[in-house]
Amino acid sequence: MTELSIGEVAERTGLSVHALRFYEREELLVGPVRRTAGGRRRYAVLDVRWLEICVKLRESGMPLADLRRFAALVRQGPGNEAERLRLLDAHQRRVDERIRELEECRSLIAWKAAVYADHLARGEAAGLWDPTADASADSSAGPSADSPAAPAQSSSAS
Amino acid sequence: MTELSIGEVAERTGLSVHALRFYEREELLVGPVRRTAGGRRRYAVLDVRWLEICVKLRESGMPLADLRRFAALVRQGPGNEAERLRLLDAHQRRVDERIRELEECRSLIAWKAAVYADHLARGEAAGLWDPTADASADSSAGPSADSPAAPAQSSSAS
DNA sequence: GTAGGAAGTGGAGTGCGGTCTAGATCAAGC
DNA sequence: GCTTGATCTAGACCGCACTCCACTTCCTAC
Repeated sequence: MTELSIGEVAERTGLSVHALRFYEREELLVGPVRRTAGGRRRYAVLDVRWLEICVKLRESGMPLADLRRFAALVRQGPGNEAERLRLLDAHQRRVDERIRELEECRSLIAWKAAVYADHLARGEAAGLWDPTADASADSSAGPSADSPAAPAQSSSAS
Repeated sequence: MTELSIGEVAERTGLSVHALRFYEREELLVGPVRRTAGGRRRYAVLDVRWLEICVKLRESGMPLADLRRFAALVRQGPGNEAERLRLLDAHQRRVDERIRELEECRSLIAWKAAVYADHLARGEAAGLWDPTADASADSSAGPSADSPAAPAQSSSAS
C-alpha cells in the first residue's frame, strides 16, 4: 500500500488533518489528491514529499501566497524553472537576513543575561542583596542592567 | 531638550506611533510616560533605551505576554534578578533553537535552488529547453527537482 | 445491522500583534 | 485669529494561518 490516509500524512508531516484540508483548499498542492470510492483522500508518496518541502518553506517564514505561487509553477510543469529559482532565491535571501537578525538579537540577549548573572553572583557572594537598599533610586535609571551602555554595535558580546 | 515626542520616538525605535501607544496600554513600558500640560507624551532617554530592548526581544519572537512579564519585573525594582535571568535564558534558548531550525530550512532551500540552477545551466547550454518535450511525463513525478532524493538528513548540503 | 472512529463538508471562530478611524485637542507659525 | 499638522482617546478592524464546529458519511469490527 503506497497511498496514505489523511491521518497518516498528518502524522508523517506534522501538519494537522485540518491543515492538510486547508492546504488543499488553498491550492498549495501540486496536483489533485486521489480519492477512494467513498470520497476519502489518498495521498501518494510524492504528495508527502511535496508537503515536507512545504513544511520547511513555511517553517522558514514563506507566506502561503508565495507557496501557492510556487505550487502553481510546479503544477504547470517544466519550462518555468527560472521563475521557480527566482522565488527560491528571494526566499533564501529573506531567510539569511532573518538568521542575521536573530543572531544580532541573540547577542543582545546573551549580554543582558550575562549582566544579570554577574549581578546575582556578586549579590550572593556578598551575602545576599538587600532589596530595600537602593529602592529609592529610580529603579529604571542609573547604570543598571536595564539601562545598558549596550554591547558595542559591531561586537558580538556573548 | 532630553525628552522626546511620540513621533520622535517612533522614528528612533522603528515602532509606529500607534504601536507606541499600544505598548503603553499593554503595560509593556517600565514606567509611566510623562505628559505635557496639554497631555502629550514626553519620553525620556531611558524609555527609548527600554523600547530598543523591547524591539529586539520582539524581533526575536518574544511574545508580548513575556515582554509584559519582564517589564513588570523591571518596574518592580531590584530583588527579582533571578527571575529576569530565567526569563531571558529561556528566551535565548528559543532563539537558538529558531536559528538552528532556520539554518536547516536554509540548507534545503539552497539545495533545491542549486538543482534548479543546474537544470537551467544545462538546459541553456544545450540550446534551450523544449517545454513540450516531456510534457506528457507526470510533471510532478520522476527524479526531478520537485521530488527530491533530498539532501542527506544530517549533511548540510549547501 | 449496528456501534464507533476516522474522515467528509462549509463556514465561523481564534490568537496574535498590531493598525486604523473618528472626532477632538494642542501647539507653532503667519 | 487662523491654519496646519502632530497628538490625543476609545474602540473597531485587519491579515495571517490555521482551528474548530456541526453536522453527515464512510468503513471496520463485532
